[in-house]
Amino acid sequence: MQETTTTALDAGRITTSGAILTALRTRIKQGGLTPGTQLSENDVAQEMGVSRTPVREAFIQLRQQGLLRVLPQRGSFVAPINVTDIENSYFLRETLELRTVELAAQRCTKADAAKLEKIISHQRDLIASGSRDAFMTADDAMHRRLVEIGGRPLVWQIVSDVKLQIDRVRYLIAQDTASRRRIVNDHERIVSAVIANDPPAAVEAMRHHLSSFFPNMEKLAAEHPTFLERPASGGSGRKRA
Amino acid sequence: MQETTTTALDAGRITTSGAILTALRTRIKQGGLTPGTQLSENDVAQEMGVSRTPVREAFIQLRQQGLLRVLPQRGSFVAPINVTDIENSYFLRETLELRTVELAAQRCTKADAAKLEKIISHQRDLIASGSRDAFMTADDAMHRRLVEIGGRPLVWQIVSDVKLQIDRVRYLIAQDTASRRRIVNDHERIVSAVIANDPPAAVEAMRHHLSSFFPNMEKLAAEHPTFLERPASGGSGRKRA
DNA sequence: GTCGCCACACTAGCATACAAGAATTCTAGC
DNA sequence: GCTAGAATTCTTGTATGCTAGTGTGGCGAC
Repeated sequence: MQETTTTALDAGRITTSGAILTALRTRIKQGGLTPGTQLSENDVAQEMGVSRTPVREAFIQLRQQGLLRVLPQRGSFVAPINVTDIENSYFLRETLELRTVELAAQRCTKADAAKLEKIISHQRDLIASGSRDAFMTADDAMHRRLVEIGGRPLVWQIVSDVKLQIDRVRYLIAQDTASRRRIVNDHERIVSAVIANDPPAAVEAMRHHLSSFFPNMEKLAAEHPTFLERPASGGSGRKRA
Repeated sequence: MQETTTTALDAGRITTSGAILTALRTRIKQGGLTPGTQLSENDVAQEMGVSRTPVREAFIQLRQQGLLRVLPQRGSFVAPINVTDIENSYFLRETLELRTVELAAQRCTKADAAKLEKIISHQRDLIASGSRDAFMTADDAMHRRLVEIGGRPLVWQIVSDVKLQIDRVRYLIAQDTASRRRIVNDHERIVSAVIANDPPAAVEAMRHHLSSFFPNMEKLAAEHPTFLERPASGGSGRKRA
């Protein structure tokens, strides 16, 4: 996955805290660190061979991104997957991507079409052989390119942030070849509509594609019920705290 | 303005760094700290009577919110108002609010209608007498309520984040009574459509209302050209770094 | 007068030390 | 054996010192 967000913030300079942030965020996103896991500033600092300071600074940013819950004088824990947050993220992503794919279908040129078909082709190659990470990276590349063709490259940054929680779900559930094939088929349908400059069809294809996420939530609830946090469980009900 | 985001992140506990973050963010948003102003960790720490540590932690979060640019070994500066970022923020806000107001128009009940009219009434009172901050808070309350009626209360959090840069523009330009009256008129039109359960009219009224932001950018360019950062000025072209 | 170099003052990044609070564990008393 | 309480050991929050890098001002050579 592209982790350009952090490096961009660091203005080209590689800092210890930035490296730790990227490492931890990747591990949380990809499920290496499961929801509820305690992360002590001291422990991480020792593991990484650095002092608490950069670790702490990474924790602050993880907290702000909704991936970590820091309870003062008690501990820091990998945030559970909040069902309400997921619904929220889904709504945001759907709203933004439906509009950008509509724009993409209006603006798509022949050169854009070639790029899209290249990504599709690459993704088809990965159905059977690719690693989970490779396949998801290609998936992201597809969506990102569509947003760019829609003329809103910076919107992808927001979609990425919002997608964080959604991606956690995607990484935690088992992914078989059939579901990969379904994803690529969805993409093909979207791309066809975009290339044909048919906005309504593109929007509908994207809507259908995105909605296929919900079965994932059910799978997750079945496979790892403890990773979920259901509404009305936390007192505050606030997002990412 | 509601600054609940931070307090929610702090899980109910008031920390020095959280207080500094809120204070600085408010000052930047409201224009007390103008774009380009240098903010030294040492200076702020001395002013606030604390050590560098909590100041530094606040800086990290301000950087992540796109309000501060931290250049290692050089200094930290209040972020300029990037024109590309503004366009991006506007697109996001418009996309999200148009959809939520459409939902609001479908779901609005009599009780909701009463709340909306109360806010409108309050805002009308503030046209002549209210302070800038009071008026803008009422403005926000209006939009926030519409998002809530749309059934997506958490979306307001994202809109708030995105709105940060937009709000900076609004605070920096002069605001006369006429423009306030125009805003309230816009709100009345939106609310009428929402109460009448007329989604298309609500969407159109909201679109018109939001688009009235653009003259503000021209005003800002005329009044404070140095606060702006135009595209192709920064080498990286990355957002908030 | 102008150009180049060097010292200095400043920056933020990181390491370390201390403080305050929460949870656990062990112990003393019953 | 059980319970209450105190000591201990965790946790994160804050303060301070040090390091490396950057920009600038002044000084000297030309």
